[in-house]
Amino acid sequence: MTRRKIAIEKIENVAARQVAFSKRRKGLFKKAMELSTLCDAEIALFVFSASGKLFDYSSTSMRQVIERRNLYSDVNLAKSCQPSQELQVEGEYFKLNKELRDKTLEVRRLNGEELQDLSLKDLRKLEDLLSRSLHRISKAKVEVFEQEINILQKKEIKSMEENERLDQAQWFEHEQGQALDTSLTMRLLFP
Amino acid sequence: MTRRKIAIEKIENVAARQVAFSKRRKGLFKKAMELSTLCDAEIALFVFSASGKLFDYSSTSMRQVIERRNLYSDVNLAKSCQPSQELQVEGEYFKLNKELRDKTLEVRRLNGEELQDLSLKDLRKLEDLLSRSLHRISKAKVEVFEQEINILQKKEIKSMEENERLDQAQWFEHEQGQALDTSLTMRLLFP
DNA sequence: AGCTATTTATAATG
DNA sequence: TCATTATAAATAGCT
Repeated sequence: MTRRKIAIEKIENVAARQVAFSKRRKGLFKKAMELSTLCDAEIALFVFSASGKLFDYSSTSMRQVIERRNLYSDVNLAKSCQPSQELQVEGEYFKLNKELRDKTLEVRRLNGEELQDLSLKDLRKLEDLLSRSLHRISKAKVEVFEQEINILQKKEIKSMEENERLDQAQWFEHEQGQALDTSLTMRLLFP
Repeated sequence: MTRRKIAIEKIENVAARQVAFSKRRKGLFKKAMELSTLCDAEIALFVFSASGKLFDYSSTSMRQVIERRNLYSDVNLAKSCQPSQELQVEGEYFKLNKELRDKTLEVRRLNGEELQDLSLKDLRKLEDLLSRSLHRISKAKVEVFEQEINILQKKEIKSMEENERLDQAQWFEHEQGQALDTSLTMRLLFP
C-alpha cells in the first residue's frame, strides 16, 4: 500500500513480517477504536501473533456485557463442578482421593487443559496467575544463570592465578639461566 | 478522513453514522483479513452495530481451534464430572498420599514457587510449559467470548421474531377494526 | 525507530 | 444504497 503495492499473501521474510505485523496491528486497533467511537459500535478484537502472543481490544460496552454474564456463570460453575460430594462421606481415603482429583484438575488447568467450564473472569484470573508464575520462573532462571556464571568466573580467576604463577616460574627459571632443578619446576607447576 | 478531516467522536447524524459504519466496517474487516494473511496471525473480530446486529470475522486457524473444542467439550464435560472410580481400589492409601504430595509440589512449581532445586534445564522446560499453557488459556478466553456472543445473537433473533409477531398481531387487530376480542389477542401475543 | 513516496481508505457529494 | 472524487491516513521500502 505504499512505496510499492504488495500482494496480500504471507510475507516470507521473517523480519519484514514482524515489522509489518507490528505496524498493521497498530493500524487495525486504531481503526477498531475509531469505528467503535464514531458509530457507537461494540467491538472485540483478538489478534494472535504467529509466535502465539495475544493482543486484544474490547470497547467498554462490550466488556460490560460480558462481565454481566460472568455473574451468572460463576454460580453455574460452582453448582456444576462439585459432583456428588454427599457420596464421599467417610474415611480419609475418600477425602484424599478428592484432594488428588482437585489437584489433578488444578494441574491440568495450569497446563491450559480442561478449561471448558471456566468463565471469562476465571480465565482472566488463571491467565494472570500464570503470567506471574512465568515471571518468577524467568527470574529464577536468571539467578541460576548468574550462579553458573559466578562459578565460571571463579574458575577463570583461579586459572588466571595459575597462569601468573606459571609465568613467574618461567621468568624465575629464565633468570636462573635454565639451571633450575626439575623437581622444583614440578612443584611450582603442580603445587 | 477525507474531503474533510473529522474528529473521532460519536457521529450525531444518524444517517451519516450508518453510512460511516457500513464503510468503515468493511475497511476494518479487510484490514483484519490482510493482517491475518500477510503476517500469519490468528484473528477474531466481533462488531455489534448500535442496533445490535453482529458482524464477525475469524481467520481460518482461529475458527478451527474453536470448532474442534466445541465438538469435544460435551464429551469432556461428562467425563470430567464422573468421580473416576478406577482410582478407588483398596489399599492404595499410601500411593495416593505420595501422588498427592507430588501433585502439590507440581502445582507449587507451576505457581513459580519451590524452584530452588530445579536445574537450568528444568527451569527452561517449566518456562516453556507455562508459556504454552498461557497461549491455550488466551485461546479459551476467545472461545468463551464466541459462546457469549452466540447466546446474545440467539436472544437478538428471538427478540426480533417476537417483534415481528407483535407487528403482525397489531396489523391483524387493525384490519379487524378494533373489534377483536381480548382473549384472541392474548393468544396471539403469548401462544 | 524515523522518513517519505505511494497506495488505500473514506467524507462529502451527486 | 451506489459511484465519484478530493483529501486524509496508512504503510512498504529504506535508512
